Amino acid sequence: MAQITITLPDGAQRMYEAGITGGEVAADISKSLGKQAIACTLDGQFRDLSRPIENDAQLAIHTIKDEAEALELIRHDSAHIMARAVQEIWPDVKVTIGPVIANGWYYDFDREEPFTPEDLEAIEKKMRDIITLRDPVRTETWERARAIAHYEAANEPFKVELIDAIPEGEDLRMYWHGDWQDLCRGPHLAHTGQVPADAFKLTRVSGAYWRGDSKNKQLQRIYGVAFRTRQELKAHLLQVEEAAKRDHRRLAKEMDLFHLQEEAPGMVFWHPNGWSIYRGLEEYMRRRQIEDGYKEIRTPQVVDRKLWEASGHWDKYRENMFITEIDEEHANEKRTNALKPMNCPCHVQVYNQGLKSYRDLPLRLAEFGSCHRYEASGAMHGLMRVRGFVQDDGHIFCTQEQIQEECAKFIQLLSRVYKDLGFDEFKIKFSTRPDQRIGTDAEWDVTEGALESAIKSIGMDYEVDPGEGAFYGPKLDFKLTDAIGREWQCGTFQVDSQLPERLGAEYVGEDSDKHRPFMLHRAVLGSFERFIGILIENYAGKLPFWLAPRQVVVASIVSDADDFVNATVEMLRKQGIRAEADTRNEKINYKVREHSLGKVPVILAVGRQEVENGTVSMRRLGEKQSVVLPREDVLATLSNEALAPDQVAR
RNA sequence: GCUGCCGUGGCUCAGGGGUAGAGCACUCCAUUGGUAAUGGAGAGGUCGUGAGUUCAAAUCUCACCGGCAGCACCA
Repeated sequence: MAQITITLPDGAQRMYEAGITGGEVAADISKSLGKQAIACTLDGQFRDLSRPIENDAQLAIHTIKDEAEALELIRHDSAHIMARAVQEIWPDVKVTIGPVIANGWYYDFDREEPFTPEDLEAIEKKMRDIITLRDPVRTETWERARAIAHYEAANEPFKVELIDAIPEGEDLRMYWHGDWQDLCRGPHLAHTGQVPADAFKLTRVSGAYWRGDSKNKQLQRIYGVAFRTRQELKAHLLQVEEAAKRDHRRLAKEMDLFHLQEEAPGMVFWHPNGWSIYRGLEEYMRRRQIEDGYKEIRTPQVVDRKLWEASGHWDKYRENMFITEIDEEHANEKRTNALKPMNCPCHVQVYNQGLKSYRDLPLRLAEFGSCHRYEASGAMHGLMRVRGFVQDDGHIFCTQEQIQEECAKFIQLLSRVYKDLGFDEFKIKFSTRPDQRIGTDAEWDVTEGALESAIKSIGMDYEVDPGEGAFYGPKLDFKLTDAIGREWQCGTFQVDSQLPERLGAEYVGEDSDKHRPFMLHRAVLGSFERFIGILIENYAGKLPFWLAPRQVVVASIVSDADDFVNATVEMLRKQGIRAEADTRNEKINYKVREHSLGKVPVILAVGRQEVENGTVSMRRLGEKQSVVLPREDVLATLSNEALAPDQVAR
């Protein structure tokens, strides 16, 4: 037998006979390491402990203390153990795939009857039984033909399909624990007992299409979460609960912001409080854009199909459009209209009025345009995905040479806005020419080059997403990160030469010939509805003072203070602060609790002492302490705080 | 759109073939209380819509509408 040298991470070298396994090396190093070892990394490759080592190599043994590796394996093995549990309980259920995902895993099954919550409990129990067995995991490499024959005999059609999709020449690896077998890339734990029996939980079951394609059969997907310890699992479940508390749909009820009802699915009924946030945001955006040279316009919502045919929407986007027909009794001719799903064709109409000169470019048209899209019923989600929404839309008509500067200007605007709204971090995705595209390669070189050098000139990192651009041009997408680490794609910047062409936009150049302008589609927030949803969840309802719908409640402690309270509210309102009086016959505890739950940033309590001294007792949301201050001082402080970020003197 | 679950007073939810329940909110009365729920009384629902089964349907069946989770979609 040949001798090989194994080098450990600390540099120590050990000699073994070729063919020794990682597990054996671990056991040789120490008895306890042998027990604790879960997998190894051999020359940079993450592997099973049970696989033999044939040559000199660098070897690192992993235990449950190596968080990343341990979680990966625990979740992966949990998926397999769950699949085995399911097949032990229901032998005729077909298995498919079961990858590791954030916090856990899922596994897709083909079974006629749906899994019930009781089934999930039974599966969890069976999984614990399998863990208790401490079955060793073993693995073999199989010939393709043998694997196919095996799965055909076992009547597992999905596995056969998976093997067919694996490129020729790649090893097929089989894994077993107990009698249960699965095709898998691996690696896996040393035995099933290494999955902590008290740190996983099956969370839900749902439908999922085979290979993610809605034309395929729908399978049943069971999701689970798994960690190294029970504490970690509990912490995770707690965090999920905390995230649920931020749910904007729930907060909207508590704060009385808006509602949705079935007569208008996906269309928002804004209440005074919610509309106040909306207006605050819109007015802020308006000021920011005017500052940046945009001209605001307003275009129709109901537009004849002719325009949509010309723009290409009738062909490519019709199934997402609300179509209307005018009642013939009231119209001389029958016309088919559509509610606009986008503003761009209308903006070209505005551009096209009157002859444009190169001196007019860049022309920046902005519209808080109300759009309607017929979203699939299952796609709607509170404010995040609606059928009627308003975009902070804008289209910049410009020459090729101006693209770069406009892009840089836009990114500056966007980062300023995100920062003002509390999002310091965002990512840029640069999507390049797709296979299905129009325009020449030379044109794409120009637009892609302009976009890329614009980002570079700003010095920001970005990720290239090859082939993901729009059919008419490359684009940038902007993803912000919220307070709990979630990413939301909001802003977009797209270069388009197609629509100006189709809708006949032109300008007279220096050479006095007519030219086609480029059109840049851009949005910072995306839609007001969605962005407000994001804001609410980001701040957990505790919006910054300038956006808070009810900024101040002045509450009386005794009814003798009511006049003073009302006078104070009047003064606040005169300064443009959204203030309300609470002179109800309730105790101050009750009022403080109610307005705290309602996320009012400032409560001013007034009792006898305050009336006598001309002071108010100010309590800020989230603070336990209150401070007694002269009323004038509070008025001055608050009116300063009420300024939007762009109005604050620097 | 697909799969599963859900739809009971303003809100959160219990109940379940035979006069509809709770807590909170609301109204009234008492209470003037110092920073996260004062006490008492009262009012409020044809149980998502439609059809079917039944002597009898909020309850069972079917269809539809809407919501929730996930999938698909989101140029």
